Amino acid sequence: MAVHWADVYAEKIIREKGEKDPYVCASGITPSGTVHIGNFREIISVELVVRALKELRRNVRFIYSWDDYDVFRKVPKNMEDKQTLEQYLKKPITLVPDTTGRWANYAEANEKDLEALLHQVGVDPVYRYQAEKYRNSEYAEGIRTALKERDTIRDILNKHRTQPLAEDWYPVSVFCTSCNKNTTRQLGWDGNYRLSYACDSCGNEETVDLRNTAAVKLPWRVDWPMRWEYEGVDFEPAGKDHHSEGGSFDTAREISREVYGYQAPVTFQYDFVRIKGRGGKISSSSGEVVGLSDVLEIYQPEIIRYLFAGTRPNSEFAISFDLDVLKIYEDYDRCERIYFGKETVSEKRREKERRIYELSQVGEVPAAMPYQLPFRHLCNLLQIHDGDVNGVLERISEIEAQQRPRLEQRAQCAWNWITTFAPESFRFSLRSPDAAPLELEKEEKQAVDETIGVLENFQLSDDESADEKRLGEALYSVPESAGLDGKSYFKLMYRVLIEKDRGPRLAGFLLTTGLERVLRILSVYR
RNA sequence: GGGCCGCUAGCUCAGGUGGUAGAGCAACAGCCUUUUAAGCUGUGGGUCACAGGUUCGAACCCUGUGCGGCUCACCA
Repeated sequence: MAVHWADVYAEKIIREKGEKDPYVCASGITPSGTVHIGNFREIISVELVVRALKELRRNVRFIYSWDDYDVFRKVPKNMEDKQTLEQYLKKPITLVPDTTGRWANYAEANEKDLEALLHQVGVDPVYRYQAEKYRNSEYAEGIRTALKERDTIRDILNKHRTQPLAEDWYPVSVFCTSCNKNTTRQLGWDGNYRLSYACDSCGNEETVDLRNTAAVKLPWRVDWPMRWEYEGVDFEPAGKDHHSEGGSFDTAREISREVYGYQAPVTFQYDFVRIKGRGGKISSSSGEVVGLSDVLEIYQPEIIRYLFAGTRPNSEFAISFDLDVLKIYEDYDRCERIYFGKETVSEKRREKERRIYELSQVGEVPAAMPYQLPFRHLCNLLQIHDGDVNGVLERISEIEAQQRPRLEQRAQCAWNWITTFAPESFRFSLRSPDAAPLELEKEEKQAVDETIGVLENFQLSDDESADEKRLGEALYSVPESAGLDGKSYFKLMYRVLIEKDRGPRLAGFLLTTGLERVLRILSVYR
C-alpha cells in the first residue's frame, strides 16, 4: 500500500478515471501579481502526483495554465511605478506594461520570473497562456455552450450567492475592443456565435463573433469547468479558498457535469503556507511578498521540494527563515542517510523517508550518497573565510567534482542565511591582524601570550579529531598558569578572536581557522 | 450562517488500515580534577481539549461540546 500521499492520489486517479493515455494533470494561477510561495504549493503538489503516476508507468500530460487574460483589478503594493500601472486598471493584464522594463507586459513579467525558477526545482510543465487561447478564439465553442446553458449556470451559481444574478445576466465578461476595459454590458446574443455589448467607459457599442474575437472571456467559475472539458483534465488540486462548500470548485464541479457533460477531475485541498522568521528583514525589492526566489536564497532546491513533499497537503506549515533553517537542513541530511542505509530506523519510518527523499530530488536519485557538509559547520567555515564559497570548498579534499555544484548551492544558501536572517548570536567575524589590540588585564595578556606559545609548538598530524583533542588538552593548562579561571579564559579567547563572549568550540575553531592565521591575529598582544 | 482544519511533553510538531505515545528544541545530568555550548552521551517530562458511544482494546472510528484558526457566501 502506498505510503506517500502523492502515490495515494496517483492510485486514486487511476481508479476513478480508469485507464487513460495520457492522464492530464493541471495546475494554474493568475499572474496578476508576484507569484508567492503559497501559489507554489499548488504546482509542486501536482508535480509530485505527476511523478507518482509516471512511476506507475502511465503517460502524463502536465499542464500549467496562466490565467493571463485576467482583469487588472488593483495595483499590488510591491510594484514599481504604481502611477503608470493605475492607468491600466480594468484591462487584461497582458495589456499592462511591465514597469520594470524587462518583459513585454505585466503578466509576462510575473510568468517568466517564475517559470525560470520552477525549472530549477524540477518542475517542467507545458505552459498554457489563457490570453493567447482566448484571443485566438480557441474557446469559442465552450463560450457558446455556456451562453446556451446560461439559465442552468445562473441557477447553479445562485444556489450559493447572497445576491442572485440578474435575469439578463450572461455568463461572459467582455473587454471592449475600443478601450480594452471590461466595463461592458451585454445587450444581446443571437443564440449562436454573435454577441452584442455596450461599453460604459467609452460608449462603444458593437456585435462580435465568438469565432474571431478576442473580446469575450468566461468568468472564473465558468472558465474553470470549461477548460476541464477542453483539456480533459483528470487531476487538479486547489487551495482552501476554492474548496469550501459553495466555493468555486463546488460550482465548477456542477457546471462541468450539467453544462459540459464532463466529470470533474480528482482533486484535493491544500492549505496555505506561512512564513516564519523574516521579522524586520523583509526584502525591499519584493515588498511583503515572499516568492520562490526568496526561498531559493536560503534553501537548496531539493530541500524546498523536501519541505512540500514531507508535509501533507491539507495541513498548514511554515517556511522558516530563522534558526529552524538549521533543523530543516539537518532533517534533510538525515533523510538522505536513511535513504542510503547509513542510519537505521524502523522499517516503517524508513519506507516513508525513502519515498520523501526520492520525491525531493530535482533529477535522478544519486547513485551513491553525496558528501554531506552540515549546514551548521558550513556557517562556521564561511564566517571564518568571510563568505568565500570557493575558498571554503577547496579546502575540503573529500569533495568530488560532480558534487561540487550542489555544495556550492548549499554554501551560497548558508552565506545568504548568515548575512540576512541568522540571529546575532550566531554571527561572528575574525578580527583583522591589523586591528588595534584590545585592552587586556595583566593575567589576560599572559594567557594570550602562553596560548601563542602553545600554538607555535603544536605539531599537526593527519588525524584531525586527534589534533583537536590534543590541542584542547594543551589549552587547558593555559588559564591555570596564567591565573585565570577556565571560564574567563575562553571568554577572553573569543574576545580577542571575534570580539564576542562565546563562539564555536575553541580547539576545533582554532584548527579550522588555521593556526597561522590565529597567530597573526594574536601577534598584536606580543 | 455554511464548510474545512487543528487541539498530543514547557515550545514546535510526528503519530497509513484501532494494540496501550514519539522526535527536535528547551530543561537537567555527565563528557580524561579547571571547559565557552553552536559538540557528544544520557535523564526526566504527557488524563493525547472535554463528555459520551462502538470495541477485548481508542490519540486514532462514531456522536456531541468547548476553544483556536482558516475559508465561502464580491472577484478570481
